[in-house]
Amino acid sequence: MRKIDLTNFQVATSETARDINRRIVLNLIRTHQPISRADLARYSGLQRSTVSVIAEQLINERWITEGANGHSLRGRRPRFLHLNKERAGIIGINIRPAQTTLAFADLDARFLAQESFATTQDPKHFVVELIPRIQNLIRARPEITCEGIGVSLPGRVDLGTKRLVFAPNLGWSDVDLKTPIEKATGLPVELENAANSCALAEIWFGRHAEGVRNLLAVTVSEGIGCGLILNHQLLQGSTGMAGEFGHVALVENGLECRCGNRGCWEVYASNSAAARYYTESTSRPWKSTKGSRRAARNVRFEDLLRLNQQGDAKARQAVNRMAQQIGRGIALLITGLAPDVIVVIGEITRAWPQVGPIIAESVKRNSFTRAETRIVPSDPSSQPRLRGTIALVLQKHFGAPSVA
Amino acid sequence: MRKIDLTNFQVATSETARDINRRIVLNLIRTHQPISRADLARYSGLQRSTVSVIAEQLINERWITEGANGHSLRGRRPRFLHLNKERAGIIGINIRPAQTTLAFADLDARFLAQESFATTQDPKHFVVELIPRIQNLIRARPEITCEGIGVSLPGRVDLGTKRLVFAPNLGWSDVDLKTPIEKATGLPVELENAANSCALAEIWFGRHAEGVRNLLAVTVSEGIGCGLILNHQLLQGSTGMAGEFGHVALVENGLECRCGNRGCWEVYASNSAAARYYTESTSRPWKSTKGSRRAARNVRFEDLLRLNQQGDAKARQAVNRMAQQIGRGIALLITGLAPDVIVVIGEITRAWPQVGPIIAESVKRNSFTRAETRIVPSDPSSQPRLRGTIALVLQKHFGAPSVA
DNA sequence: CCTATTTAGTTCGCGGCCCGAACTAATATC
DNA sequence: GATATTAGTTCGGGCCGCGAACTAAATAGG
Repeated sequence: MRKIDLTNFQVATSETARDINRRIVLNLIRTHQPISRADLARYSGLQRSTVSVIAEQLINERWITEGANGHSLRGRRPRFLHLNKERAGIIGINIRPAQTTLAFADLDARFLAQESFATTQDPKHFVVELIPRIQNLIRARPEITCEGIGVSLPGRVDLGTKRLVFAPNLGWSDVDLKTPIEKATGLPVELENAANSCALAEIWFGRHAEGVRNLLAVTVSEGIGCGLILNHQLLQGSTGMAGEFGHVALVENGLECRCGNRGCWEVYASNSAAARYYTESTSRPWKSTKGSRRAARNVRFEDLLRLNQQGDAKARQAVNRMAQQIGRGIALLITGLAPDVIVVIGEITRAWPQVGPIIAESVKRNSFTRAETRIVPSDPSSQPRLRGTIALVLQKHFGAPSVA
Repeated sequence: MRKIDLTNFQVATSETARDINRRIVLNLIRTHQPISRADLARYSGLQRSTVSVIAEQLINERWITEGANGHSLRGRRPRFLHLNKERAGIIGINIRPAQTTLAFADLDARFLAQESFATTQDPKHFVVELIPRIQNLIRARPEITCEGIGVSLPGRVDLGTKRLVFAPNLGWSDVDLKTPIEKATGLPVELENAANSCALAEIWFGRHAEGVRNLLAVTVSEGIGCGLILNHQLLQGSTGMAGEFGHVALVENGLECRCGNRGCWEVYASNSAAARYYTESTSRPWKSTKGSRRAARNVRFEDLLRLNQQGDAKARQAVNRMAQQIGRGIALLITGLAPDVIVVIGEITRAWPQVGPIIAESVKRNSFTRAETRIVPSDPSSQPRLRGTIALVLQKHFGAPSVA
């Protein structure tokens, strides 16, 4: 049960009940479409009459449309309702160090168009390049009015100012991306950390998501990020900094991390860590001077995975060691947060038949295993980083009403 | 923004608005009493007419009473409203390994009566001893009708079955405390882990709590517990197991913990850890056979704190080392969850002027310090473990309405 | 072919709720 | 004692969900 925040609450008006029920109906349609009014009444517990009025309102506002008639064994045929995909389009933007992907999505979170370009070093330059691409994407679908723009970033956004505080992998810090894009497009822009985006994508569009109360998204790439959905809600933390479990120290006085501390989880369990493991195992000891190591460290994780696939023993060892370390961190998360599901995201999931059991074993060994947490790989084809940006914008209409 | 859980939601009826506004008004009265209807209207944003109706209803249901007239510089004097302390009494029970405390509290969470007895080994025996004491406490205040019973435990309660799953320090496992007490008293019983109780106490009754969205309660005693309030809500986790950060591994292949794993935080930062540090530093190396160590380990933490107070260098070192380790764990919590406040609870807070700075320093050194988290000691006189049980029961009336 | 049955969806009056304007009550200032 | 000011109440209007009654449309069976 939540405590009412008396510094920031909302009283109920005569329209509050409708707002609540409307959102419930809209979500039932989203997840069960096509669905009849009668079934909506059954699922929601509302009266058929109430459902009819709400449906009429939603139709008038173009959120839903009436489709074909359904079939029933007896009696009048139901009239199916479904989301009006043309009601709202969303621009999703996934910024990654190497490239940025833009997509135009419909209300079903399906991507109607998608394009990528190389992420430029300078953020100002980046914005200049980004804006016309957004505008083209919007213009290409004049029949769908765009509702907003969601952006997923490998960095941290301040909750209050909405400025990008820092993004080490991009080399950006204290950048205002929101204002220029909003000014240029006239659309609301929502920024969010990539791991948080993934968590939102999984809870809103994932397969294992309905009814799940606590879900963690662990993104494993050059670093490790963690998006936390707790009590059906994204945890952002006091300044928007929640989820930096990748920088939790798992090794006392361990290797130095780019964050300045030592022994961080991501130093041992990220793609870069696996690359380091591999390099260390292959570089001959007498050659392991600082210089040669540096060079050798540049094994791309892609290549490492391919070697692993091809049966290279040292690659396999490196990947397994990485998996074992991923498990250590996940064990920590399970011990502390006892979520229902942990979704692992990243290239490593391509080797899931191999690493899944190792992670599970490591989790079992390192945790206080009373919680029953499922650990599942995300489907990379679902593009969670990008899809989460859709949720970011849709939350406004489909999220729970803010009440009390 | 929360996602609506379509497997478990509640539609709005015509009374929903009243329920929401009533709870808001009741909470405003609780925290601002005495307060006039006019001020309630100002604080809440509701119309004066609406506030009057709600107040009338609350008076009829005996939740509040009209008190003296207030003063204003001009115009009619306001009629003050305040909680009717006699409306509801709550029995709070704090079970600890050595002793159990019962209290009878009023709506202001003030303890009107309190008593303790030695906790018995056998849970069945314990219940037999507990029940008449509860009944006496209720009978002693016939003018106050008791609303419910809250119980705080050094163990874990299953969310579904409400059974005590295990409590290592009590030596109990799989016990049903709820049913027998409910049967004997006819009152609803709410069980909760001690650290969670503390977290609830701090967010509902703490000084630093209004407007705080994320608060962690870290209880340091023989072990370490952690209660998490995130987004104004207690995190219970999938099976009620959330918060076992005390059993997160901070040292790889570290010392064995009673949980079966190695290197857990509480092995290094609990009262027992400090006792061990002290013993290790005082026992002469040639005498450190297994037997003598065992014996020496039984330094009570109370005594250690007293020695520390008296200026004993080795005691001081042990306490400082403990503080430093507490900081390491707190650093992890801050890095991962970025709460607004962390409240530390336990005997160690008596030495706060000494340990506070050491904890702060350790946190700074071990965390990714972008979150601005206040670390504060709890006031032991507020009896957080016990007071949290009051919140447990009061939540039903004062918590946010469950909607959508 | 016609009737009874069943299911879908609509209409409408009722009561609950909040709003806001108008009104009463009480007090201080001049 | 008139005026201004603040507290609190009354009442009509509009929104909302409920539920009974009603219309619409289809099937089963004689």
